Amino acid sequence: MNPDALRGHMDALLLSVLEREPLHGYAIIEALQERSAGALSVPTGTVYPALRRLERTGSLASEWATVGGRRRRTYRLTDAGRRQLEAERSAWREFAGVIGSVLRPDLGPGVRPAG
Amino acid sequence: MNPDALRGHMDALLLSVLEREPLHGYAIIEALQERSAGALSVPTGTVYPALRRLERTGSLASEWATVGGRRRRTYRLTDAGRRQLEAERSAWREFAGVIGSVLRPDLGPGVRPAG
DNA sequence: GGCTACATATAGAGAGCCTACATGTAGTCT
DNA sequence: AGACTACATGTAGGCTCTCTATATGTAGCC
Repeated sequence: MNPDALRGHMDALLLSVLEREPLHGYAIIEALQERSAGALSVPTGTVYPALRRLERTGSLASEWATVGGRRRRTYRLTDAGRRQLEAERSAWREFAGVIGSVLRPDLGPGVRPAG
Repeated sequence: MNPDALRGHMDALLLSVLEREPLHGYAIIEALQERSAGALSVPTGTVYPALRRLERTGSLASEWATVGGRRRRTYRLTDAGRRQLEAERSAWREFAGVIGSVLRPDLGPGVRPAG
């Protein structure tokens, strides 16, 4: 997976895995792997700064917890975060539609869609 | 359309519009607009450097022409470019599948796909 | 002379993702 | 004890691509 392709879609991914339940950074990385059937291995250097960015802009909120002697920072969606997630979803649908329509193999001048 | 989202997909778009016939930069920009029903307005400062990059890496070749007193640099796909286009298409399909599967609305623990 | 469309090009800014590194706990194996 | 792995967070710096802004020039219309 070309890293550049993820650009601008990271926020959507993070918000999406936090939709059902709050998670901490490490668990978010695992959740992304699971949901993508192993295709997404997002490094910590990407995820942690992105989570802080989303908290700073008000889409996420976090609390510290200690579990089994280890410190975790657990993130949850705010109301603004839920609204942003919906916006990201519709932006993705539009984006995928546009790219898909441009990328669709060019069948040549004699061929057109059935209709 | 968030500019960051285009990151890493520009090459695919350019190669794709050049698949059927060679075009010069200005015409490529118009073709992108047409194929995307007006959604893609890619600025010249993006397209021209990207075309040169693709030529430098061997996916495109170009020739100068003068039409109506104006100079054009016309780009065409090389064999390597056609191979790259196929690779970009399958990369896009994979990418869209992965993002889509992560973004799919989380319906909660009690809901699962029919089957 | 001024405006728009056509046509190419570059410099510099901006932003985000990645690599690499730093730090620390808990548990297992030898 | 020592080494290693899994768990867990964080930052600094680099890289690359896209965008904005600007420059240059022809052709045609008013």
